[in-house]
Amino acid sequence: MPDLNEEYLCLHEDVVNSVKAQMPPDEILYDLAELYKVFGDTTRIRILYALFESELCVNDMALLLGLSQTAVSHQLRVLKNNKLVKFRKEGKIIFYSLSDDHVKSIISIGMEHVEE
Amino acid sequence: MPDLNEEYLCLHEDVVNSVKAQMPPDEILYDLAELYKVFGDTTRIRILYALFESELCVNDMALLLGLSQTAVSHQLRVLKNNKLVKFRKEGKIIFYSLSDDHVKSIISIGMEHVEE
DNA sequence: TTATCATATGAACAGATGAACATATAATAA
DNA sequence: TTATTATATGTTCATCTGTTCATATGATAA
Repeated sequence: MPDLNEEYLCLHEDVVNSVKAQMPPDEILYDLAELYKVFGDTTRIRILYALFESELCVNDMALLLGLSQTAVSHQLRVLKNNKLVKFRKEGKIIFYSLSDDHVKSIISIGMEHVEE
Repeated sequence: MPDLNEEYLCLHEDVVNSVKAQMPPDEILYDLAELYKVFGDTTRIRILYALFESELCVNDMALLLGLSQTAVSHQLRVLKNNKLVKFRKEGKIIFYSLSDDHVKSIISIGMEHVEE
Protein backbone atom coordinates (compact mmCIF):
# COMPACT_ATOMS: atom_id res chain seq x y z
CA MET A 1 0.00 0.00 0.00
CA PRO A 2 1.49 3.37 -1.00
CA ASP A 3 2.27 6.00 1.57
CA LEU A 4 -0.29 8.67 0.81
CA ASN A 5 1.17 11.15 3.25
CA GLU A 6 4.30 11.50 1.19
CA GLU A 7 6.24 12.11 4.36
CA TYR A 8 9.79 11.16 3.61
CA LEU A 9 12.36 10.43 6.19
CA CYS A 10 15.44 12.55 6.08
CA LEU A 11 18.23 10.19 5.24
CA HIS A 12 21.20 12.48 5.70
CA GLU A 13 20.04 15.33 7.89
CA ASP A 14 23.36 17.14 8.20
CA VAL A 15 23.82 17.37 4.43
CA VAL A 16 20.24 18.50 3.87
CA ASN A 17 20.57 21.28 6.44
CA SER A 18 23.88 22.41 5.03
CA VAL A 19 22.57 22.59 1.48
CA LYS A 20 19.38 24.29 2.61
CA ALA A 21 21.42 27.02 4.29
CA GLN A 22 23.32 27.73 1.10
CA MET A 23 20.41 27.83 -1.32
CA PRO A 24 19.73 31.27 -2.84
CA PRO A 25 16.26 32.72 -2.28
CA ASP A 26 13.53 31.14 -4.42
CA GLU A 27 12.92 34.48 -6.12
CA ILE A 28 16.42 34.50 -7.57
CA LEU A 29 16.13 30.92 -8.75
CA TYR A 30 12.78 31.77 -10.32
CA ASP A 31 14.31 34.67 -12.24
CA LEU A 32 17.16 32.43 -13.32
CA ALA A 33 14.75 29.84 -14.70
CA GLU A 34 12.83 32.61 -16.49
CA LEU A 35 16.05 33.78 -18.12
CA TYR A 36 16.96 30.33 -19.40
CA LYS A 37 13.41 29.78 -20.57
CA VAL A 38 14.02 32.59 -23.03
CA PHE A 39 17.05 30.78 -24.45
CA GLY A 40 15.15 27.52 -24.51
CA ASP A 41 13.43 28.06 -27.86
CA THR A 42 14.93 27.42 -31.26
CA THR A 43 13.45 30.50 -32.87
CA ARG A 44 14.78 32.82 -30.19
CA ILE A 45 18.18 31.15 -30.16
CA ARG A 46 18.41 31.59 -33.93
CA ILE A 47 17.45 35.24 -33.64
CA LEU A 48 20.03 35.79 -30.92
CA TYR A 49 22.70 34.00 -32.89
CA ALA A 50 21.96 36.06 -35.98
CA LEU A 51 22.30 39.21 -33.89
CA PHE A 52 25.58 37.78 -32.62
CA GLU A 53 27.02 38.73 -36.00
CA SER A 54 25.34 42.02 -36.82
CA GLU A 55 22.43 44.28 -35.99
CA LEU A 56 19.40 43.45 -38.10
CA CYS A 57 15.98 44.85 -38.92
CA VAL A 58 12.87 42.72 -38.36
CA ASN A 59 12.21 42.15 -42.03
CA ASP A 60 15.70 40.88 -42.70
CA MET A 61 15.57 38.56 -39.70
CA ALA A 62 12.36 37.03 -41.03
CA LEU A 63 13.92 36.59 -44.44
CA LEU A 64 17.21 35.27 -43.10
CA LEU A 65 15.63 32.74 -40.77
CA GLY A 66 12.69 31.75 -42.92
CA LEU A 67 10.12 32.98 -40.42
CA SER A 68 7.04 35.16 -40.69
CA GLN A 69 7.46 38.80 -39.75
CA THR A 70 4.85 38.29 -37.05
CA ALA A 71 6.67 35.40 -35.44
CA VAL A 72 9.89 37.39 -35.34
CA SER A 73 8.15 40.40 -33.88
CA HIS A 74 6.51 38.34 -31.15
CA GLN A 75 9.80 36.75 -30.16
CA LEU A 76 11.62 40.08 -30.24
CA ARG A 77 9.15 41.29 -27.68
CA VAL A 78 10.09 38.43 -25.37
CA LEU A 79 13.78 39.19 -25.90
CA LYS A 80 13.16 42.89 -25.26
CA ASN A 81 11.22 42.20 -22.05
CA ASN A 82 14.13 40.15 -20.77
CA LYS A 83 16.63 42.83 -21.72
CA LEU A 84 18.51 40.55 -24.09
CA VAL A 85 18.19 42.85 -27.12
CA LYS A 86 18.12 46.58 -27.65
CA PHE A 87 17.08 48.57 -30.72
CA ARG A 88 17.50 51.82 -32.58
CA LYS A 89 15.10 53.46 -35.03
CA GLU A 90 16.03 54.78 -38.43
CA GLY A 91 12.90 56.12 -40.06
CA LYS A 92 10.43 53.29 -40.16
CA ILE A 93 13.13 50.65 -39.90
CA ILE A 94 14.05 49.30 -36.47
CA PHE A 95 17.46 47.72 -35.98
CA TYR A 96 17.84 45.18 -33.20
CA SER A 97 21.10 44.15 -31.56
CA LEU A 98 22.26 42.22 -28.48
CA SER A 99 21.96 44.34 -25.37
CA ASP A 100 25.20 43.21 -23.73
CA ASP A 101 27.92 40.58 -23.61
CA HIS A 102 26.05 38.34 -21.18
CA VAL A 103 24.08 36.99 -24.10
CA LYS A 104 27.23 36.06 -25.96
CA SER A 105 28.71 34.46 -22.85
CA ILE A 106 25.62 32.40 -22.14
CA ILE A 107 25.39 31.15 -25.71
CA SER A 108 29.11 30.39 -25.90
CA ILE A 109 29.11 28.30 -22.74
CA GLY A 110 26.04 26.41 -23.87
CA MET A 111 27.80 25.68 -27.15
CA GLU A 112 30.70 24.08 -25.31
CA HIS A 113 28.35 21.62 -23.67
CA VAL A 114 26.45 20.88 -26.89
CA GLU A 115 29.51 20.39 -29.06
CA GLU A 116 30.87 17.47 -27.05
CA MET B 1 -4.99 44.72 -48.04
CA PRO B 2 -2.44 42.45 -46.36
CA ASP B 3 0.27 40.77 -48.33
CA LEU B 4 -0.72 37.12 -48.11
CA ASN B 5 2.40 35.89 -49.82
CA GLU B 6 4.56 37.04 -46.96
CA GLU B 7 7.32 37.71 -49.43
CA TYR B 8 9.51 40.28 -47.81
CA LEU B 9 11.98 42.35 -49.63
CA CYS B 10 15.52 42.00 -48.51
CA LEU B 11 16.43 45.36 -47.13
CA HIS B 12 20.13 44.88 -46.58
CA GLU B 13 21.19 42.00 -48.74
CA ASP B 14 24.91 42.08 -47.99
CA VAL B 15 24.35 41.89 -44.25
CA VAL B 16 21.81 39.09 -44.58
CA ASN B 17 24.15 37.02 -46.71
CA SER B 18 27.06 37.62 -44.39
CA VAL B 19 25.09 36.58 -41.32
CA LYS B 20 23.61 33.59 -43.09
CA ALA B 21 27.09 32.35 -43.95
CA GLN B 22 28.16 32.49 -40.32
CA MET B 23 25.13 30.81 -38.76
CA PRO B 24 25.83 27.41 -37.20
CA PRO B 25 23.82 24.49 -38.57
CA ASP B 26 20.22 24.37 -37.38
CA GLU B 27 20.86 21.08 -35.65
CA ILE B 28 23.38 22.68 -33.31
CA LEU B 29 21.06 25.56 -32.54
CA TYR B 30 18.28 23.09 -31.88
CA ASP B 31 20.43 21.19 -29.38
CA LEU B 32 21.42 24.46 -27.76
CA ALA B 33 17.78 25.44 -27.26
CA GLU B 34 17.06 21.99 -25.86
CA LEU B 35 19.86 22.43 -23.35
CA TYR B 36 18.57 25.78 -22.13
CA LYS B 37 15.04 24.44 -21.98
CA VAL B 38 16.30 22.10 -19.27
CA PHE B 39 17.54 25.07 -17.24
CA GLY B 40 14.32 26.96 -17.89
CA ASP B 41 12.30 25.35 -15.14
CA THR B 42 12.31 26.37 -11.49
CA THR B 43 12.18 22.83 -10.15
CA ARG B 44 15.14 21.69 -12.24
CA ILE B 45 17.15 24.83 -11.43
CA ARG B 46 16.54 24.25 -7.73
CA ILE B 47 17.64 20.64 -8.04
CA LEU B 48 20.78 21.66 -9.92
CA TYR B 49 21.57 24.39 -7.42
CA ALA B 50 21.16 21.97 -4.52
CA LEU B 51 23.57 19.58 -6.25
CA PHE B 52 25.89 22.53 -6.66
CA GLU B 53 26.65 22.14 -2.96
CA SER B 54 26.68 18.40 -2.43
CA GLU B 55 25.63 15.08 -3.88
CA LEU B 56 22.14 14.13 -2.72
CA CYS B 57 19.81 11.15 -2.81
CA VAL B 58 16.33 11.49 -4.30
CA ASN B 59 14.53 11.35 -1.00
CA ASP B 60 16.59 14.12 0.52
CA MET B 61 16.11 16.31 -2.53
CA ALA B 62 12.35 15.92 -2.23
CA LEU B 63 12.51 16.79 1.44
CA LEU B 64 14.93 19.66 0.97
CA LEU B 65 13.00 21.29 -1.84
CA GLY B 66 9.49 20.49 -0.65
CA LEU B 67 8.65 18.39 -3.68
CA SER B 68 7.11 14.96 -4.14
CA GLN B 69 9.50 12.09 -4.74
CA THR B 70 7.80 11.51 -8.07
CA ALA B 71 8.34 15.05 -9.26
CA VAL B 72 12.02 14.91 -8.34
CA SER B 73 12.48 11.58 -10.06
CA HIS B 74 10.81 12.79 -13.24
CA GLN B 75 13.01 15.87 -13.38
CA LEU B 76 16.14 13.88 -12.61
CA ARG B 77 15.39 11.82 -15.66
CA VAL B 78 15.36 14.94 -17.80
CA LEU B 79 18.63 16.06 -16.25
CA LYS B 80 20.14 12.62 -16.82
CA ASN B 81 19.04 12.53 -20.46
CA ASN B 82 20.77 15.84 -21.02
CA LYS B 83 23.90 14.66 -19.25
CA LEU B 84 23.70 17.37 -16.61
CA VAL B 85 23.76 14.98 -13.65
CA LYS B 86 25.42 11.67 -12.93
CA PHE B 87 24.72 9.18 -10.17
CA ARG B 88 26.20 6.41 -8.09
CA LYS B 89 24.38 3.62 -6.29
CA GLU B 90 24.90 2.61 -2.70
CA GLY B 91 22.57 -0.24 -1.94
CA LYS B 92 19.08 1.00 -2.70
CA ILE B 93 20.07 4.64 -2.31
CA ILE B 94 21.08 6.57 -5.42
CA PHE B 95 23.24 9.65 -5.04
CA TYR B 96 23.04 12.28 -7.75
CA SER B 97 25.65 14.92 -8.50
CA LEU B 98 26.44 17.41 -11.26
CA SER B 99 28.07 15.69 -14.20
CA ASP B 100 30.66 18.39 -14.95
CA ASP B 101 31.65 22.01 -14.51
CA HIS B 102 29.64 23.23 -17.49
CA VAL B 103 26.56 23.17 -15.33
CA LYS B 104 28.20 25.38 -12.73
CA SER B 105 29.44 27.76 -15.41
CA ILE B 106 26.05 28.06 -17.05
CA ILE B 107 24.31 28.74 -13.77
CA SER B 108 26.96 31.22 -12.64
CA ILE B 109 26.75 33.29 -15.80
CA GLY B 110 22.98 33.32 -15.67
CA MET B 111 23.21 34.57 -12.12
CA GLU B 112 25.30 37.52 -13.22
CA HIS B 113 22.59 38.60 -15.62
CA VAL B 114 19.80 38.08 -13.09
CA GLU B 115 21.49 39.86 -10.23
CA GLU B 116 21.73 43.19 -12.03
C1' DT C 1 -4.88 63.65 -47.89
C1' DT C 2 -4.02 58.56 -49.43
C1' DA C 3 -0.90 54.71 -50.36
C1' DT C 4 2.69 51.91 -49.00
C1' DC C 5 6.13 49.97 -46.12
C1' DA C 6 8.00 48.26 -41.59
C1' DT C 7 6.71 46.67 -37.41
C1' DA C 8 3.55 45.57 -33.57
C1' DT C 9 -0.56 43.67 -31.37
C1' DG C 10 -4.62 40.68 -30.24
C1' DA C 11 -7.18 36.43 -30.62
C1' DA C 12 -7.44 31.67 -31.43
C1' DC C 13 -5.65 27.23 -31.94
C1' DA C 14 -2.33 23.24 -31.74
C1' DG C 15 1.30 21.27 -29.47
C1' DA C 16 4.34 20.95 -25.51
C1' DT C 17 5.11 20.50 -20.64
C1' DG C 18 5.07 19.75 -15.58
C1' DA C 19 2.57 17.88 -11.69
C1' DA C 20 -0.28 14.48 -9.47
C1' DC C 21 -1.79 9.93 -8.99
C1' DA C 22 -1.32 5.13 -9.29
C1' DT C 23 1.71 1.60 -10.01
C1' DA C 24 6.10 -0.81 -10.95
C1' DT C 25 10.90 -2.08 -10.12
C1' DA C 26 15.01 -2.91 -7.41
C1' DA C 27 17.37 -3.69 -3.14
C1' DT C 28 17.45 -4.94 1.52
C1' DA C 29 15.58 -6.97 5.87
C1' DA C 30 12.73 -10.16 8.43
C1' DT D 1 9.21 -16.16 0.94
C1' DT D 2 7.01 -11.45 2.29
C1' DA D 3 7.48 -6.68 3.84
C1' DT D 4 9.59 -2.44 3.52
C1' DT D 5 12.31 1.17 1.56
C1' DA D 6 14.15 4.04 -2.30
C1' DT D 7 13.47 5.21 -6.75
C1' DA D 8 11.33 4.99 -11.41
C1' DT D 9 7.58 4.89 -14.83
C1' DG D 10 2.99 5.57 -17.25
C1' DT D 11 -1.15 8.16 -17.69
C1' DT D 12 -4.09 11.91 -17.21
C1' DC D 13 -4.95 16.68 -16.99
C1' DA D 14 -4.50 21.56 -16.60
C1' DT D 15 -1.61 25.05 -17.98
C1' DC D 16 1.70 27.26 -20.78
C1' DT D 17 3.74 28.56 -25.24
C1' DG D 18 4.60 29.56 -30.09
C1' DT D 19 2.53 30.18 -34.44
C1' DT D 20 -0.82 31.93 -37.64
C1' DC D 21 -4.23 35.09 -39.10
C1' DA D 22 -6.27 39.47 -39.02
C1' DT D 23 -5.64 43.96 -37.82
C1' DA D 24 -3.45 48.13 -35.96
C1' DT D 25 0.15 51.56 -35.52
C1' DG D 26 3.80 54.51 -37.07
C1' DA D 27 6.66 56.48 -40.67
C1' DT D 28 7.52 57.96 -45.22
C1' DA D 29 6.29 59.15 -50.02
C1' DA D 30 3.11 60.70 -53.59
